[in-house]
Amino acid sequence: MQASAACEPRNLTPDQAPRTATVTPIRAVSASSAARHGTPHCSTCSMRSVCMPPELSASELARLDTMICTTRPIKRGDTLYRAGDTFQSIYAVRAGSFKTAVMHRDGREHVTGFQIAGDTLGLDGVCAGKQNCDAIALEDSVVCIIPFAQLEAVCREMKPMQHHIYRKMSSEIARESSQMMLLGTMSAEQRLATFLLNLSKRFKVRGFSGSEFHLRMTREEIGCYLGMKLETVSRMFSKFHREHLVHANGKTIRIEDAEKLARI
Amino acid sequence: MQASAACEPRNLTPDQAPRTATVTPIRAVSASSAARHGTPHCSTCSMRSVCMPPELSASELARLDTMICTTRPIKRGDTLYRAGDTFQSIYAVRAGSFKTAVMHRDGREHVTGFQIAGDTLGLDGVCAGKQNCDAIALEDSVVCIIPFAQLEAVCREMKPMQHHIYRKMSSEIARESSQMMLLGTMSAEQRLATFLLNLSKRFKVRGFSGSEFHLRMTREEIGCYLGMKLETVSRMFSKFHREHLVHANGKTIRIEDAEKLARI
DNA sequence: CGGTTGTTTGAATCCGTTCAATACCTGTGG
DNA sequence: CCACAGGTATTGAACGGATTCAAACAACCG
Repeated sequence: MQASAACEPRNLTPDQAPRTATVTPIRAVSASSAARHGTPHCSTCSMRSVCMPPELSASELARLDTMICTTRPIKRGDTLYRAGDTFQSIYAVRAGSFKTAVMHRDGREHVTGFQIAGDTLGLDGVCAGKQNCDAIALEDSVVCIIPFAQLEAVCREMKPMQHHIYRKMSSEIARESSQMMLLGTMSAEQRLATFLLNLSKRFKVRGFSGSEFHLRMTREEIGCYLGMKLETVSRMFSKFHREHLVHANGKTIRIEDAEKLARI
Repeated sequence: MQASAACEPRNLTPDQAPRTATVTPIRAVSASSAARHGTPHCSTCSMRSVCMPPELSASELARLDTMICTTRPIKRGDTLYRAGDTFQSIYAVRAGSFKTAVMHRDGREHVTGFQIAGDTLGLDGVCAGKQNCDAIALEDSVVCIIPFAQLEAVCREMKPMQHHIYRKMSSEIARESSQMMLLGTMSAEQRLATFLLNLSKRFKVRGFSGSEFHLRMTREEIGCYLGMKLETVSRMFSKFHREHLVHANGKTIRIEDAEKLARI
């Protein structure tokens, strides 16, 4: 699996070297057979409340439906895009989940975020005109493709949409600030607790259970995200288990005492 | 000095408790005596190339001059805004420098960034409608006040300006991603090296010397930013000194061997 | 079913922190 | 102008949390 050995220096074995080989080319998307996957409609999407501003009129929603005309399925372990790819579109996760990761020159990887249904991907690519990180599917997933130039045009006309994009980007900045604080000031125990509570909250907002859920990522990926080794992640899970805070059976998580977890 | 004891649990002594007391209220800015400070003009500003998109016509610049009609001086140690303040404007640093810091509920502070002339402050406040962090002047400074609602209106009309703001926000997201990687994967030595090289680059872009400059922040603030203790920062400076990589005399820094520093 | 990948746990090690002592600036007031 | 104070910086020694190395186990998949 190409996404393995996260956080460790990657040996670019011959079959991995030609990066584009295993990646569906994003520029061919509108015409490719993989691209059209049903006909997506913002107006009827279950993630609309998470993904779009609430103040849109029916006619404005119809306008969006014409812009977001393609979705794209991504298989588990495949990349949606890679750092360095030409930036053209942002993506909304319609189903499934992703991780985004930046790579250090020494080959070590750092996971910058996990995205689940309703989240946005690729906003960090606007500045340089090319993608800033790798986006990799944690399970079989589907994204909506939103061509950024078209989105900009829409935003010049639809004030709520304009504001919504500013808010999305701003909240990504704020989220990363919190994550920087986590990485800069918290103990391993606090980091994992914060991570689990954050996931819980996001699942809840999306209508899933906040107390019991399934992790799509490995211990290693969690560690990469939280700035610690996979063994430490595992130890902390065991610790939470002993203290009856979290029941973790492999990737199935049940939060037993959210209050105590938050007070760590 | 109110900005002291960064990163340590702050004792909210009585004179600090009424937060607004020492802060110039931002809502009174347009009318206050402190606000008008000469008449700022983007068209003649030395930071324009850093601060504004390059493609603007003369008439478009004139338009901006009417929007950014106030500047505000901030004394060293004073706050430009605090977390929780109502968000109305973003700010461009015209002269001087700032730090932004988020606070954990246990009172520990984490520095999320240092901003020098040409940098933007406050973009993370859009999402919640209130400021997400504290912004504190590291020296006597001046900012341009940019009312965000007006900026949004301008962006709906001026395509280059619209794209510029998206780029600014996007690059802040990308910057924070790098910082997360730094905090998550690098040793103390690598962190400080990266920090110094980054500062050097930014000074250079702005026309200052990239090899010799003056730090405006304390060792403690650097430590808070890089996720380490001030003693460790000091030790790393000493180490670099011994290895003839950086000559640090208090806050005066001379980078002796940028290549080796980058290879750490 | 075997092989691969992912997880758990233990023991030894190490990097950065903590605690402490000292020295160095920088601005203020006598 | 100098002395003094408070914040800032440096350095050493002991400590501790997280990593590293290692081994065994569980889960998954072709």
